Amino acid sequence: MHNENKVKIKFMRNGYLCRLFDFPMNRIQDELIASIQSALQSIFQIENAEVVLQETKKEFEGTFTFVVFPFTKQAGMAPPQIAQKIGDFVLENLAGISKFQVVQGFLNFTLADELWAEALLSLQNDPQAYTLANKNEKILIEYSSPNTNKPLHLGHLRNNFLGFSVAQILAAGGYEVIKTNLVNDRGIHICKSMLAYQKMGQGETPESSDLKGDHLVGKYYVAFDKAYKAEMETLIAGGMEAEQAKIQAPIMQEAQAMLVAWEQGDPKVIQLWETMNAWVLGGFEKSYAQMGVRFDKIYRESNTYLLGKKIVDEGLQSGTFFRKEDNSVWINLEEEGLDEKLVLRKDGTSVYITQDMGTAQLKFEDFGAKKSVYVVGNEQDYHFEVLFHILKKLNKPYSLGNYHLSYGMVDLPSGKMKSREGTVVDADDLMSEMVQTAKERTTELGKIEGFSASELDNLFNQLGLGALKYFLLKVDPKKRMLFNPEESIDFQGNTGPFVQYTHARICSMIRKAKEQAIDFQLKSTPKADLSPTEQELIYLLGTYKAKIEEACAQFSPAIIAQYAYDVAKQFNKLYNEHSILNEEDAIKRNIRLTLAELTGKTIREAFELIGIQSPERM
RNA sequence: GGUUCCGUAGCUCAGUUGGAUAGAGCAACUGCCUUCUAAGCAGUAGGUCUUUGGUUCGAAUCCAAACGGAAUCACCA
Repeated sequence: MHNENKVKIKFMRNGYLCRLFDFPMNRIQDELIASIQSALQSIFQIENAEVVLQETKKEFEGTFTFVVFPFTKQAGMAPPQIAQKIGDFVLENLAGISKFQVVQGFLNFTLADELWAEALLSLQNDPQAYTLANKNEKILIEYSSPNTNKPLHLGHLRNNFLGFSVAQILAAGGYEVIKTNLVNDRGIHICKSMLAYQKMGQGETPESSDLKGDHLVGKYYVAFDKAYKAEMETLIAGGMEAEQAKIQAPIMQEAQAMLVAWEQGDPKVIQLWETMNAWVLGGFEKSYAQMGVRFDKIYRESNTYLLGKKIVDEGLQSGTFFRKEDNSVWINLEEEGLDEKLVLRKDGTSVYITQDMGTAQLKFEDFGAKKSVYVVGNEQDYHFEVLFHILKKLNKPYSLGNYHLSYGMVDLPSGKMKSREGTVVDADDLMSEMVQTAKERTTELGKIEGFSASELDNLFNQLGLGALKYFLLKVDPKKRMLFNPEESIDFQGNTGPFVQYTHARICSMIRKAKEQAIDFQLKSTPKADLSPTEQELIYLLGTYKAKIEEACAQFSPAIIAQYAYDVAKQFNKLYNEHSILNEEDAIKRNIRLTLAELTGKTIREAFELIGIQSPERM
């Protein structure tokens, strides 16, 4: 950034420090700031003033606004007079400014038309318009992380879409991104499904039952819970305390015994585990394919927990961990404002965090990335705080670049989703409902002549998943959100299909222009006045890279989704105000076609980042 | 109880390192398809930004307190 630290360049569109364009618009910004500074200096003798530019509010004429209130005292004059004097000075000295307007203490500058045309040309010719410079840095992103005892639900959809999208965004931001998935395939919850299957399964398989593997296993997880509850009720009716009944229920005791047998390598249990695990993972694969998410490497807890135990040994030797009389191993995190945390049980078996230490180590050995993002729900904030502190205390080389992307839960109107009780919105069901709705909507609108059957299937998928992904991603990841299954997800307004529609419409126009052999490519700066609507669109398109930067910094696909919507909305406005393909003035027509094409590209790129495809016809 | 997060239109959400009259979408109502795709556009209506105090030229935004909600504080994962 030029002008050192005397000058802060800020655009208030999103309250985030950013630049509009790489070229040429930032030249005018810097020039404007410099000019205002010299005005302050020569008129009011204010040296080295901090000059902040903001974007002019829509209701007023102009592009950049300078707020003079902060200088009232030093200048010894009323704000409007100060603004007037600075405006006069800038107008005289800076060619790119065509006029200015004073509203109270706000000084609004209007840019000369040729600057907008220049900006459009440079956008068209920018070979690196949609990605940032290579950062030469690896970053790991871990997301999805399912349990292998039940199918995926709506919460997992948010996780998967978020994780995949953030990976795309970081890649566009110049990082080398490695996507990992840590499958949670061991523990008591897995035994519950296994035990219920053993008792009631009667040899059922995905093939024999025509159920997706994960759904089949999930069925037995629910069956376990039902049987467990029934047993508890019987015990309580027999006079036992509820707390005791929880532990004493025979089926729970059996599940515990199974866990022990499994850890001791009982071949029968292992075999059952392998079979059922394979069913679940097979089912997940189909769900992932439908979601459109991918991973570079899949880790399994059953493979990483032993490495975790090794790290515990290391930590004991270095004195980071300590052993209590009962043989359990702990770390003291009181200095960090926390308390003592267990890292290994007294029986020597690993806990959740042991396994996470192992996974972190393994990932580093595999990829050597010092930065890591964990996409995990905010219910685990405390866990990750502890994990990151532990890694730091162990002086691991990968301990400083960790970030927990803590997203909010998806709640139903009835409250939290619970797999055990069956009060969940199933991921597969929801996706196919969305595709079905897309099919109905599209058929109603009747614009699908000339599509083949496979093209139609593809389109319905793109639209249904587009609506769903957009719905889940447009909200700030950190916030918990509400999903009401009674109300269907919209296809109109601030939605995925709205943006997709704008894209399809642009594609249609560009196709027609090509059919008519119109070459609208700009060869030089066009000489034409641009309407405010056109200027605003150019402005928006020019902020794309700044949006990537912002989305990277905040790990937020919502910023990209909102941006794509703004761009589409602005284009639709232009589309209704002006003729594009039918414009008689060839220069104006070419400008608008160029704008249309750039808009289409920008939408496609932005939607790619949030994992949504942009159909060319719909 | 401790810690963390949240409270903006009837509903779902933007906007928060302090700036002008707080924005979208849905739902409601009014217009616009013999011209480039009406899944669109233009408009009407809807707000004491939970409350109270403070900081200052200026607060939805910063600080403090209160009220309301959520998560977490496991030898579950």
